[in-house]
Amino acid sequence: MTVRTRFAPSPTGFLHIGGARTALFSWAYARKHGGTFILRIEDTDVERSTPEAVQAILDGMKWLNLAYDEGPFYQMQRMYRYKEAIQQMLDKGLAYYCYTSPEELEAMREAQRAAGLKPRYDGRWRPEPGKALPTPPSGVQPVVRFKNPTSGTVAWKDLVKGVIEFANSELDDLIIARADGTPTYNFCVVVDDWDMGITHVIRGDDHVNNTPRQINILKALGASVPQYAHLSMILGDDGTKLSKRHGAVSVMQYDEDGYLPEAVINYLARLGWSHGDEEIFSVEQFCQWFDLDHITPSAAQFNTEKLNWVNQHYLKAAANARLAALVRPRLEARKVLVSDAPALEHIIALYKERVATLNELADAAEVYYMDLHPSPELLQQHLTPESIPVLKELMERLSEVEWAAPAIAAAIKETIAAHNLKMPKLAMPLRVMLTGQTQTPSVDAVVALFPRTTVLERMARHLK
RNA sequence: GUCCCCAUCGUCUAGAGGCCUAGGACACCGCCCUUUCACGGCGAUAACACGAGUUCGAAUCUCGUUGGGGACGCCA
Repeated sequence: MTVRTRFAPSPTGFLHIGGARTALFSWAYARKHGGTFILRIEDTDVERSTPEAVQAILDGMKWLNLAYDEGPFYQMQRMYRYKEAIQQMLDKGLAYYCYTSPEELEAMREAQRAAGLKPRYDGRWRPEPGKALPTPPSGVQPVVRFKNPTSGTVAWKDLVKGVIEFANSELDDLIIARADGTPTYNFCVVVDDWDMGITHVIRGDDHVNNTPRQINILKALGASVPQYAHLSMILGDDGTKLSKRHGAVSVMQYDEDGYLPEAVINYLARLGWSHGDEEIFSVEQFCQWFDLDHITPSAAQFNTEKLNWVNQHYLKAAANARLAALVRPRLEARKVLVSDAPALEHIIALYKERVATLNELADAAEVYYMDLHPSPELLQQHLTPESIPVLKELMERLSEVEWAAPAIAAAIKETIAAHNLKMPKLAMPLRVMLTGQTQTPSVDAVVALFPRTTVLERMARHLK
């Protein structure tokens, strides 16, 4: 049997980190088994679904390089199919009309809650042999409810959590079609998973409670039941639940924050899944290793520190030209004019091992192109009466030395030797004058990065 | 409240009854490297929630307790 997995987001917001991981695992499972990965947009909530959100999800998946083999399928375009299936269920007595109003339902739940019971529909419109049903009120459009089995249990072997069992007595008759005739989530999912031949449903933990209902409908429909794998949720950096108000951000925010997609993928892969002690691996390697057996059933806390470390790793491994192409727009967004002297690629080559994100790389590169004004405090601290004459002498040497790091290093060493000074006495003021910073790569490399004229110009400014 | 799920270092995790004196990674701390800061190298601190049981033997199996989470919509 060919593996067919799906990612089925509802387009009510951006693709967040939890959704991205669900998509990643579904995708990887299909890749691993030479199967098919399907994207399905669950847009039946007309109120909250937006085309912008669809686009945001597509963008997020594209950025992460999670390509789908089939789809995107839109549930709104499959209405005819759901309605047909609902009619069939009605015809076969697997579902029935219910005329209870939303207000009555609310009152019912309220009373049940007050009595310490689980809120649920009481089955008043459920037809049973020998049972007298109330007379349908006139002018009320009924909803359609699924006739859930009243006894026995529903169980499945969850591929992540093991056997999960629910008593049918815990389940009420859920609404599968609203009063306006549109089908509801649990029904659409079932019909789609069936029609699309989904073999493995890999989805978030929050759907565990829907699973027994879906299995019951699947069975009523005579469909085969797929395998289920429920992924635990991802908690925020502070250990609390991610929500719109707290910490839930679009995966595209990680792009904006300067993370590489392969770093996010690698990090996400390790969040709740493991392959022995492996920490850093390519997406190809991940697809070969991926399995459902090594997914942790417990929730995982997101850790930005570790993401930073992973990102730094991929930054170091990335080609300078690629990084330059990613950093350039970031500088342009800051209104920094990127010139050829120094070349952005050369700056990146020097700095990429020292930063965790592309934005930090932009921070580092920025000072090479800006009109620099080092802080007076730093200048005062490092441009001492002792160092100024020596720096002036260095300027002279620099004006004629061969413009390459080794020769520049030699010139600096000769200068300090001639005055019997320690390296930092010269290196620190140089750093400040050239970059406005005290923490830079080795000073000869920094000097060599600039054109000679810029170095002399930036030094002259403070050595009048 | 009811049902369902979860529980190993601060964090992500390894662990399928003896390989565990519990391993790796991030973070933290220390040392080395060094021209500052990083990178890199080396090292240290640090965990099986608790209580019973099964067993010759339990981090691993069972039950309970506690704690955390999820669900209980004409949302998905």
